[in-house]
Amino acid sequence: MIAITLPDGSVKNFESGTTVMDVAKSISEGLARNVISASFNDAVVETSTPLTNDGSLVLYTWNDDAGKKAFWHSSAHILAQALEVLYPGIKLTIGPAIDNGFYYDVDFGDKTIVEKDLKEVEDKMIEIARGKHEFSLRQSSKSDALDYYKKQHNEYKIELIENLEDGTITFCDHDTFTDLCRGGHIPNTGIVKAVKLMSIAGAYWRGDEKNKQLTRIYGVSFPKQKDLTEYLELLEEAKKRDHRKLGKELELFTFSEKVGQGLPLWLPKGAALRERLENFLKKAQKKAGYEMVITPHIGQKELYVTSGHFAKYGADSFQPIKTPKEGEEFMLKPMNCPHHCEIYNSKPWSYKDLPKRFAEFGTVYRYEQSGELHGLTRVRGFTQDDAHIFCTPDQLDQEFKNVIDLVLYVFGSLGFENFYTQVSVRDKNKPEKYIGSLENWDKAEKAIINAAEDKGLNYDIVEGEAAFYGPKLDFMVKDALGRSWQLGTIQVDYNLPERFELQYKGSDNEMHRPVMIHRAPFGSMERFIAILLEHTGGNFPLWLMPEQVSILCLSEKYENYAQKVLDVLEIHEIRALVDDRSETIGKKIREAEMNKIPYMLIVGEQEENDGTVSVRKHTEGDIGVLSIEAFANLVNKEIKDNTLEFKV
RNA sequence: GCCGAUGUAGCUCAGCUGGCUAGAGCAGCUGAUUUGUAAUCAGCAGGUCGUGGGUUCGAGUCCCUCUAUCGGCUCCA
Repeated sequence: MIAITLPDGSVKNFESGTTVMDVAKSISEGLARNVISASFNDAVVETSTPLTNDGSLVLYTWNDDAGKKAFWHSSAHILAQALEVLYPGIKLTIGPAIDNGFYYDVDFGDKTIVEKDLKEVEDKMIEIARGKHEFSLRQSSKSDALDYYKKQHNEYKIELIENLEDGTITFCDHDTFTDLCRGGHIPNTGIVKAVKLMSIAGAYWRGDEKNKQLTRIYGVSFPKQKDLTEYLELLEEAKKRDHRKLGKELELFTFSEKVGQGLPLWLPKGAALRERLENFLKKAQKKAGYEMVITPHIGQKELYVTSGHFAKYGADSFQPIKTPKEGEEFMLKPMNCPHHCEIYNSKPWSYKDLPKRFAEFGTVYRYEQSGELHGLTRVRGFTQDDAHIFCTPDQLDQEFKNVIDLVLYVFGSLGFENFYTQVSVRDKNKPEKYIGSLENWDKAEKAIINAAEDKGLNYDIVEGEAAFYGPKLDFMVKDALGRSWQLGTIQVDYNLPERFELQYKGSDNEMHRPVMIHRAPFGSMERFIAILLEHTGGNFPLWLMPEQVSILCLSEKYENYAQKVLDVLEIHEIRALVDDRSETIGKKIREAEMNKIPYMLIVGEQEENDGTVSVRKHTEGDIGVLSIEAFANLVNKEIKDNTLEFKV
């Protein structure tokens, strides 16, 4: 007999060799019907796995992430089988579950598969699924496994097997199909009722650009047709929040083929929005002891040779600008730090002067690969809300924590709650990617982790994500489609101070190197506004709205009164405009609603006589009649109530 | 940069297997209407169908180049 502990803490005894599914059945018929995956002693097992020793068992259904993962991973097996049937001779590589579905990477050899072919593959998958074939895991020796794939000339699987320990190698069989696999499947193919293959993409073998590019097929599957329909509707909804669509509709920004790829043009409303965001941050920064500086958009090539950026990125940057003078070369600035280092170097400093905090909304230019450009989130010209803090090693900890507070204040003020933080450290296996001494890297990474820990941030440490000169603390936010973007960033840097020979005189009357913190709470104005658009769907906080109020005249007879209302609102610093077109009130309301104007004021005979306005709130409708003053107070109270105070 | 897809009026989209002067709605302009909480009516104007080449008696439609955009991969100072 073996003792199985269930998640509720209860312990049940079973015959040794009882399968996971048998345990489920002993609990309830309903559970047995719905269980699709399980873990035993924290390791993923099949529902058909016989249990032979004591341990704790967790059963998963479609409603668990682990259940979905097994479901989608199993769907990848079905996809692979369908592809093998339809395209004999292809080489399979890997097919994992991802957050929203699954993919399979395949080497199609000389064949190319295009989107039109996917329907046929989907149909084949459904046909296979309907066969209700059981998934079963089978042990294999390393040599048998290698032989199997050598016969198929599948160099990818051979490479995978070569990296596995003999004795740990398993295959998963279902129907006529078999695949190298460590396990985690649903009981049978029949549970998969709905399949949608989403797209085809190229993906490099093992994620390395130098390797062969495979064909990746993305798909998603569900236990009910209805779930698929809902999922596709959800995607449609998400598209409505796409910042590129909203940016166009709300007239915030645009692009021009003539100006160039990845170079956004800010329209008046977008520029005004951006200015308000900048002023918001400037105010907080002033409180936090920052000083604004201004530096040019170009710098001599030598500046970037000194910083190390030229060696690292020079070949992939906008190329140096030549001048009439022989041998003179300038570069568009790809970052502000070298300029700020030279500001620091403009005079000698004492330890009593530090920390110095130089801030600048600095526009930089990076020649991003054409395939990387993406609306406002990845562009070639953008403005960082940059600052560099030069401090003594003793001050580093406190300064870093202060910056975390500032970033949290910025995120809080704009309603970003669903962000996560990432400590981006170096990949220790690729030292060639980084500059600076190991000692300094260790110090910097420790400083960041300590600060994150002290501030109680929920962080992940991600290797290989550091900048080449130092580790970072990144504040990550997801867009409408669930893709993660780095917004705020804080970086510790011991390297640029070396390279620019920054120094200060210590209390010991000796010269010392300051430490540098790079930081940008928004990250870039472009990306921040993009993500803010996707989060709010264009319904920004009231204080940020380009137009807060639209005054709608019932007819032209009330234009004078509308103008008077406008004047009063202006005195209260409320941004409003008058819609005095010869249109029906219904149409004016409709357009104001579509333009996401937070408040609409309807003015007609009654309002003019009483000195009031009839207030309609965006998406909520009529909220009644108020005096002009009362309405102005309402707006300003709403703004005040939703404004956080920045405490230093 | 690589893989796949898309590009028709300011915007959203029709235009079947190549065939008369390329269509619609909204926006715009002109006029009428003077309106009470999500579209008043009528008329007018607007496109060398992303670019360049090719196939064809004939190309928005088929083929190639380039360009931009979209979904991924890689990259992201």
